[in-house]
Amino acid sequence: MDKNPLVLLELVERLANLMRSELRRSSGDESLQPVHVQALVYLSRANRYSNTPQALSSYLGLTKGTVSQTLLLLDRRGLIERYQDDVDRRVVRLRLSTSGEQLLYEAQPALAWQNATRNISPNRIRNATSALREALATLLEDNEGALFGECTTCAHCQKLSQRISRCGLMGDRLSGPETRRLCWLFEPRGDEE
Amino acid sequence: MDKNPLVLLELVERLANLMRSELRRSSGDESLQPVHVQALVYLSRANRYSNTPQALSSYLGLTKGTVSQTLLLLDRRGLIERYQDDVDRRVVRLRLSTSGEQLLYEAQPALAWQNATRNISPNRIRNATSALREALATLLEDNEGALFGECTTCAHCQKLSQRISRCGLMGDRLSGPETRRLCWLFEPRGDEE
DNA sequence: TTTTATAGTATTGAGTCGATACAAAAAGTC
DNA sequence: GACTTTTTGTATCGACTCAATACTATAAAA
Repeated sequence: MDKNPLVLLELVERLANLMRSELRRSSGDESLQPVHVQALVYLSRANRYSNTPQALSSYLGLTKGTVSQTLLLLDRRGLIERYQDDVDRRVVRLRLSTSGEQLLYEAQPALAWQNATRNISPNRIRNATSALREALATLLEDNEGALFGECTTCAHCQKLSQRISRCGLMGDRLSGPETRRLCWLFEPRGDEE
Repeated sequence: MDKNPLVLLELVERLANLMRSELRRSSGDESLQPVHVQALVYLSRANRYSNTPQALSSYLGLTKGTVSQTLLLLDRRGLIERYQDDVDRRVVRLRLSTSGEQLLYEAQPALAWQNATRNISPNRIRNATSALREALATLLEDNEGALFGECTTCAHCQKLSQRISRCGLMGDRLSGPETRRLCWLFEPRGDEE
């Protein structure tokens, strides 16, 4: 049995543990839990199909009940807004409030990571990213979880013009910025861009 | 600002979150928390200098109080044994009990990961490992945390013969198997083996 | 000897998290 | 259209995490 993958797992777990301690520190006065900050970060990046409790549950790997609690707390503190979907009225849509955005901006939850990776060449970062992405994809395949990704590398995305794209799965037109947000319907393209 | 490091962070966090769900599932009947399994895995790998509550706290990035609670629980369930150090009687030494080892053997907490990485070439694994290790080292430098590592790549380790080594920092002789355990006194060597 | 530092434990309180049960809306079935 | 079933989310509960604080015991320093 090859032990190298285990070493990699160990690193992933340790880094995640340490970054969670960082998150705890960075949220400072607000005394948010790490998972709260992770939820805020996710919401700051989610596109229109993915700004729901369900997608967030899938992203965080937590049950919907747990996530519901998290969202209740974030709502009470005025960091997010919840509103009903017009079409499917079971669905709740989520977005960061102004103070939620402000908090993320001030807390800079990834600052320590930025520093920690400053001396690693872009090329090595890319290689590591690609390896981990593959691990994640396989892990989710076995688990029927969503991969999440940007439209820019999604199989469903059709480029209509320089600024406008279209999601082939949902049929909506998407602006440039929207194509750089996270989507849980993401399907990796065969060809690398 | 380069966004690639952030993508890597996202992957690390997601993988860790998912593996934590896996841990929850794998511990099965024992209904252990992910942290408990992580502690057991650590203890199964720690060397003689690192089998203490303090080293475990440092490894997990938790406070000593928190870790103390974890150890209490593991002790109550008979998964670990605690005993006093002969020389410094403040120090508590930890080791897995037989049922602790059994549990790890049966739960196979890394099985999902092994599967997820089965199609990634050893070379890419190594590259990713090296990049993440560097990130971890830098992160810990800023934080004065311990890096942890095996004697086989430690600057303090002196090879006396084919089977016997010696820790230059502590002065003890170490057997072959012992040099492949985790140590929190680890100092990376300048030269890569 | 006295002081200070270190290793660990005990307790408390806010919060996580899954499990279960529930409500409401949508979708499928006859 | 009336019915079941599925999907989306919430409410409640209990075991547990985790940090903070205060504490004990031992060791090291002054």
